[in-house]
Amino acid sequence: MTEVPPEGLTISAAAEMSGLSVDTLRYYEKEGLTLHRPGRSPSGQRRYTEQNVAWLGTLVMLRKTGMPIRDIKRFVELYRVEGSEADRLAILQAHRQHVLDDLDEVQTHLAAINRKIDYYNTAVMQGK
Amino acid sequence: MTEVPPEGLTISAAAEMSGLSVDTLRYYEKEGLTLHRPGRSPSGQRRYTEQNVAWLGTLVMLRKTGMPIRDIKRFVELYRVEGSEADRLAILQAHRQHVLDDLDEVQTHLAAINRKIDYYNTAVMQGK
DNA sequence: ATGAACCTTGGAGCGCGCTCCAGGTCAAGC
DNA sequence: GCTTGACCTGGAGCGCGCTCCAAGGTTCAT
Repeated sequence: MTEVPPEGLTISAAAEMSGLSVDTLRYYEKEGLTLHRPGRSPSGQRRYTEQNVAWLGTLVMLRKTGMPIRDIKRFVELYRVEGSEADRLAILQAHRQHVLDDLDEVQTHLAAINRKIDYYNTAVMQGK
Repeated sequence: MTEVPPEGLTISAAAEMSGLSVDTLRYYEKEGLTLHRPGRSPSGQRRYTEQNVAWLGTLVMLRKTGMPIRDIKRFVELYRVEGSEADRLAILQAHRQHVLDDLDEVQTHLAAINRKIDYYNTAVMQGK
């Protein structure tokens, strides 16, 4: 599906695939959010493997659902601790609940938006 | 339902009712997000009417669904323009679409979170 | 009448998540 | 050989949305 050559992708290619910016990729790495740091070409440029890019997808998933950088960092660090699977699972489950609560709140407010739109449509716009 | 005495609520009471902080209330007012500025007591303290508090609810609705302060300001300003109902409606409808797109994206990522949780549950945690 | 609680203003400060910049290296193409 | 362009690093800067602070006024309970 995704085609990552064996020598790896440049940072700009990885950025494009992940939907993040080049600067954000370097920033995430600096913050310790990478599961494995990408390798380097002989001249020192980053080379992203399929695995590297896959993890970027995880980062996008967590960020887009509102997990702060700080919390993602803690999550990643658990991957370096042996036998921490239960802890990682707990974090994911807690985050899942967080997302569900968030969705619920937004949907409630969305209903209010819909009511306001209806109000404009029926009570205000009939004279048009 | 809500009980606002005729002389109005203090800022701390309005804060509690709206779920916003006292500082945020003053900040919103400074930024021009209020539909009507709250009145003042003889000594200069803000007094929030039922109408004032109701508008705070609208502000919360828009903020919690991700509308930036800047956009809310534009929306409020339309209330001061006569015959701008169609424009206000358009803004609400555009925002509604924005919220729907957002919800969609979050739900997609939520599905990925669920898959990751399932992975931990089935493939990793069975030994415990 | 003393002190606590609450309010006022203007403005500074802050946490977050990037985003941008300067100055430099390197590889490829003309 | 030279230019172009993508990459590197460390660090500064920024937009957002509050949040807090200082200095002062008022109100109220004991």
